[in-house]
Amino acid sequence: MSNESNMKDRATIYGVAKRAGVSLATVSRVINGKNNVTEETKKLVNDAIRELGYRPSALARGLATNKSTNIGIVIPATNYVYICNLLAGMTDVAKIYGYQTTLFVTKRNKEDATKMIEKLITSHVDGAIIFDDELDKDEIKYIQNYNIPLVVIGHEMADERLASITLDYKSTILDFLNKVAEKGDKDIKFLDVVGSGNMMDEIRYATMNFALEKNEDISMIHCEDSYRRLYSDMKEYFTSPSNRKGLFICPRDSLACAVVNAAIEAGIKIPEEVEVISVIGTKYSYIVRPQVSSLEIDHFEVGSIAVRMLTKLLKGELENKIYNFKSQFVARGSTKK
Amino acid sequence: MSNESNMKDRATIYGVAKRAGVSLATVSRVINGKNNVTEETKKLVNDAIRELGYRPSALARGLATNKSTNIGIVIPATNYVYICNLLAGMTDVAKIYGYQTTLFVTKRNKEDATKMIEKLITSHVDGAIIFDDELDKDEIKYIQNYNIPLVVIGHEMADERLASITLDYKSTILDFLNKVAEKGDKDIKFLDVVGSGNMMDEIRYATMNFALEKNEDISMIHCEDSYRRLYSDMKEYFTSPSNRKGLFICPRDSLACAVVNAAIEAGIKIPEEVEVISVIGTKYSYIVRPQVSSLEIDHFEVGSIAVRMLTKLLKGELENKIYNFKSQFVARGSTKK
DNA sequence: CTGTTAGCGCATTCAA
DNA sequence: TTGAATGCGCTAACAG
Repeated sequence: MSNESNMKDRATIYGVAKRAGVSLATVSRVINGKNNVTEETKKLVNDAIRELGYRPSALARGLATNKSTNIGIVIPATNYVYICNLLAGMTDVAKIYGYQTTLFVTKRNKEDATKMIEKLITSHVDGAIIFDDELDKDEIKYIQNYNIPLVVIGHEMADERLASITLDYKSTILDFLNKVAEKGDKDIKFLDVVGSGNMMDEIRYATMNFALEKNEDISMIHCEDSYRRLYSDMKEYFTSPSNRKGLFICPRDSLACAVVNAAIEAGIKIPEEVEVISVIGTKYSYIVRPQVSSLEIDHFEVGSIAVRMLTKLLKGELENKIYNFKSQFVARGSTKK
Repeated sequence: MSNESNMKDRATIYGVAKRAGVSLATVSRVINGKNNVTEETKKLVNDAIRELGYRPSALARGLATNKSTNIGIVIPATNYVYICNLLAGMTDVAKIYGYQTTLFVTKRNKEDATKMIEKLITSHVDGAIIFDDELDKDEIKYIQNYNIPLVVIGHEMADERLASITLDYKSTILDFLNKVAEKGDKDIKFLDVVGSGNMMDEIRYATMNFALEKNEDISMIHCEDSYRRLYSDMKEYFTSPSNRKGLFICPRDSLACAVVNAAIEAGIKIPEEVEVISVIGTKYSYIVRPQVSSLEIDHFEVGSIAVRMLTKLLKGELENKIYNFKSQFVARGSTKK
């Protein structure tokens, strides 16, 4: 802690130099740990730093070195557990490598996403990780014009300063559907949340195609992205006898919980009468009863690896610029064996 | 989007000035929306900006103006839902006010917390919000030496450039305990998670004092901060007949879910034989069955208000520097009526 | 080993 | 309305 209290203006490197009776270059050397400084002058400088409570300005340093030790993170709002896990993984590793993380939170529309990209560019980060379901490849390439090394999650892309991580839910859900089809079940209900992004669109599209090929019944249930809302809607839904059957595919597990709870409370047997599966599985999947079968990807690990890839990219040392995460189907009580 | 593609270095204000055939001062005026510029020169400049794909550097701007339009957020890791809600509220409002948010994630120990404070200081943010259970008042006051306006969540403090938000769980839980005591129940079990921070320590302390005064039985169950771990421990715990009773006070609701699930699966009746209450309540509380009674604070709102307070503090316009959130007891199926 | 000097990209005086 | 000059706090040559 500083001995001086209530200093008015922040001390600068000049102040320290003056107090220590050396030049600012010497102070700069000391605070940057260069070894070509005598022990005694080093002590002189360190004393002055302590007395003045001096802390270097990352701003000035960034301007001088053209490095900010700051990475940008572009994500949708942090109100989903899996995004928080992703974020946790990123901040965790960023810290290890000495990077600060600046957040660019996007709303679920393209306008806002591009606006945040502009902010990202002006913010002068050393690099960025983009996890956003609204942006397409062209918009991401555009960022490349500004020489910002990028790790993109959700699109397969690679370039000199661009790497990516893909999350494969599609092939896993198709595998699952194929097995279901073999058993002869033919009633799929897809919970379609409005504006849930590119990835979920793809999965819905794949599911519809599958149903078409296999001649299965498939229906879309449009719903809002809220447990409470869906829970109450499903309670209503299950009052109709014709609805009390089928396989419900839910985008996220807290929504799957809404279906499960509503079904159970309507006296429906899970998985005998109704089956439920969640595309994105987190903690909710195994807390509800019966537990929800889901496709799982360790988002914390995705975040960790994204930052690791980015730091390597920053050093020009990244070999493998495309990393694929395949989701794992975890069978639980909400689906038949 | 830029017309020029694959530009090598980022354009600077000099480049724009040169291309437009004006001085950099004029460019500066245009990008800052000053009105003392002719329409035609303005057009000249804007054309040059577009052609070069120029974006101002927040770093240089920050150095020149001594403002970074960046606020720091100090929080523990984002793997709890309530912290994510808090963060969501903060980023949401920060965006409205045009601030970027830089994250300083602390581990659950004081060493790391002070280290992050140092980083916060050097990072030269315009202000910061601190939500950390490890730091005490002195350490927070120390930051004040660096003239960083602060909003602290969890300590009651106020000063020229310092405001705070307190979260009152304690009085709510004491109210609840008093009512329980009146009914004659006398068996409290407090789930004590190691290193869960100042706030939980206070609550535990208050609970123990209460039990002492009222002559109630109270026991501490030491556990780790993990649903899965606790779930398996509680399954074991409930095999002993003498353990199949009492009121379980859990720090967070996902842990409460572990107790509830373990109890139900051990054939214990909730709330008749065992009652469960969670101090911090989030979505988990109403997803599990029976639902968990909990003390609720809207952390999203806490985050929103924290940033609102900070922006006012930055303008020197904040009137009321202490804001108190009182938690609400929400009775659900896990406690008796 | 240490000091001098010149930028980094921008905002902001002060003149013109 | 515009331009020239100065400085924000720091790093990084280059000299000595």
